[in-house]
Amino acid sequence: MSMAPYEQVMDDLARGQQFATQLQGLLRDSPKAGHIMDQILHTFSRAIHTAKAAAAAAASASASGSEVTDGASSGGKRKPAARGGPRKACRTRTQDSSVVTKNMRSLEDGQTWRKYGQKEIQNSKHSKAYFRCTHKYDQQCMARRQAQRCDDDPDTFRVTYIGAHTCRDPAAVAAHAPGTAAGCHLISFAPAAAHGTTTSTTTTNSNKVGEDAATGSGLLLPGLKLEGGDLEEVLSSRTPGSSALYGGAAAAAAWPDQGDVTSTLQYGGAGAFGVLFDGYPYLEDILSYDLDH
DNA sequence: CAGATTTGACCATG
DNA sequence: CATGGTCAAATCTG
Repeated sequence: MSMAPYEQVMDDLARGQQFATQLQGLLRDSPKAGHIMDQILHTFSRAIHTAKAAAAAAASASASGSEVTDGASSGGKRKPAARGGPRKACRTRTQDSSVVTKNMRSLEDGQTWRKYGQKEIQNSKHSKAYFRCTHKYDQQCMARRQAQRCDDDPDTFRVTYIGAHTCRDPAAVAAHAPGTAAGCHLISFAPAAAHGTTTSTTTTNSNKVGEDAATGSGLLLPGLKLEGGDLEEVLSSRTPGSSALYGGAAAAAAWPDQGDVTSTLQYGGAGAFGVLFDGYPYLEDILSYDLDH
């Protein structure tokens, strides 16, 4: 767990970028400041991109033609997987492909998700649920999502979206798809770091050790559909160069106990994030970034 | 009865 | 070896 120089640099860059983003949120009133922030963010993005490119080049140089590759498949897995029976090797741990982390009050979004697992997580009071797109086999949609209730704010979920939806689900589109063109406007300060990939920013979630017996009992009530994306935020992703953006609507399904939060879909304040997400006027800012270490 | 969820086991990774 | 992510059989629900 010591970080390699490269990781260290990337981490610092990502962090700086995040701080800048936060600052941008605070300075939204001043157009001038906003513009400067835009430049700063752009610079960060470029630096990150450059660093990645350099690292990739170095890698392929030393390692005679390796891969690294796009988010599609490869990983580093390779194992006979010779276990008594029919078990397809487990997919490698999520590596590249866009990763977006949001904190939201409810899990919602036209997309249809199918839960495929749940796990107790070490320093967290609540377990994490794993979802994949219902159309994984239907349409080869590899989008996945992980949801976990925040330790200190049980009403909030930390949702991580992995990969973009490639499916064309009617129900999903119904949501509030940003009318504007396709999705290349997710983030504006991202240089073309590779076909419309999201910017990289790393969300470091430090799990504060909570106490409280908590008891994750009764997780996930089936069939409960919540609505209204409340606070979505933070995004991060690491993708060398592939995987599309997050098409926008992404989650669906419901979850845990208290199933009442029925909210009314509301397009709240258009905020500072207008700068970052052209198509998401309803995105409220508030970057929750745990500064822990 | 089909599709979704639950749950324990399996497996990759650090 | 501990931890987290995924698989898949069993079970549930409409």
